[in-house]
Amino acid sequence: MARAQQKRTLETRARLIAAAEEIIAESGFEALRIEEVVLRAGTAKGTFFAHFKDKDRLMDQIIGGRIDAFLDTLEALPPPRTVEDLVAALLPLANFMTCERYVFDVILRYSGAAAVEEIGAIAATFGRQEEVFGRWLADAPFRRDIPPDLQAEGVSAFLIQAMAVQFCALHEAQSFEDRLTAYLRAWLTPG
Amino acid sequence: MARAQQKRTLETRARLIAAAEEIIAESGFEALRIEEVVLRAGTAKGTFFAHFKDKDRLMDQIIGGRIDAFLDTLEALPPPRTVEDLVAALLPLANFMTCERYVFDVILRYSGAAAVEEIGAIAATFGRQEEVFGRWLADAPFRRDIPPDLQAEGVSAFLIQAMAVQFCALHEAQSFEDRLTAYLRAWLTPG
DNA sequence: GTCTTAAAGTGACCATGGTCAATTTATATG
DNA sequence: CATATAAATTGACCATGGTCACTTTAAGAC
Repeated sequence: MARAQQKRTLETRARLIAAAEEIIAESGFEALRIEEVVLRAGTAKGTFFAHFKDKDRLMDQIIGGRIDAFLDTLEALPPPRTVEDLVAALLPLANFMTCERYVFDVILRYSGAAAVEEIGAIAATFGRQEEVFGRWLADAPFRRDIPPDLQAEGVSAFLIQAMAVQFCALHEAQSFEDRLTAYLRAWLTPG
Repeated sequence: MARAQQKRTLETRARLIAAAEEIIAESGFEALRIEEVVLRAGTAKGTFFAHFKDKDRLMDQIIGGRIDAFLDTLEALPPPRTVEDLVAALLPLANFMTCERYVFDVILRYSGAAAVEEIGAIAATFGRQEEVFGRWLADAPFRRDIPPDLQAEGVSAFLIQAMAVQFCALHEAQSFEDRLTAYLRAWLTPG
């Protein structure tokens, strides 16, 4: 028999998330400690884990939410007419995704979902990303020899590659923007 | 004044690595516990951390070594004449990199080095990978409108994308090989 | 051989994420 | 209202990676 009783639960969950957001605003994602979250939320540690399977899932939730906000903006934009347009549109999203090494790691770890039942917030945004990119590319003036879906997957792959390179000292200094532009020009307008 | 004294150190280090390899052979990478490593190596925990900055660095070393072995094989191969050849050559490496979710995560985390001084084994293999790919692509019968280096970066990016998708339930079932082939055909032989 | 000293090794201890049996809270029912 | 019970919460406890002040070892000088 179903018991409603959602209000208390929802309040607790909201307090936990608010506490987490507060800590992140103050000291960044990496510095977040569960002890500190429950302290500020005024709950016991066990309560946290009754609401989130583990620390990563809280991060998934929060980071996924931020990404979703960027996608809302992206979705409202008109389809890019040039590779430069496309790169400019992606820049804010990429900036957030690389704001901390830790954030980028969490995103990579949760960009795929091992099972359909456990698609998290970040994995969902990647699905959404491909939809948005696909829709854009369906009537953008780029290559026509491969379907928009495949083009979109390539854009995702190069976006990640460009972000990964940002954290890497092996590659000589070249701005993120220039690098991504070179990738996407080669991918979307070959020949 | 330099003290040689390398023999004892080298032996201890070898015992630690041997113990780690043993555990990995028995139960896989993810199951490795430092406690178990030092128990089998017959050293104290502190000794482990005198040899490796942290657990990840041990993994970097071991996984990097494995990848290097694959690259030795790759390097000896003649340049691929077709995309199928290329994919076939990459398959063993990709299989290893995706043998465990944990292994793939470590590889992603250490594929870039934040600073030149701390280029680890895995980061080095990525550098080497691009060289090998670059050399291959320099005289392969693929597109000629972009330099081999850029082509090589794209191959890396799509290789990672194809591996990431393997761990993701969002994408309908398609074999790793078919997916990578589609990516690389679109990348290397457009139009 | 003995002494000095830098290098190597030790293990008690800490930090932090995560578990679970027990307890409290609140809702539906008679 | 009293009671039964499902849901929510608690906090002592555990697992595991990592630290550091101290001890031991052995290379080289005499």
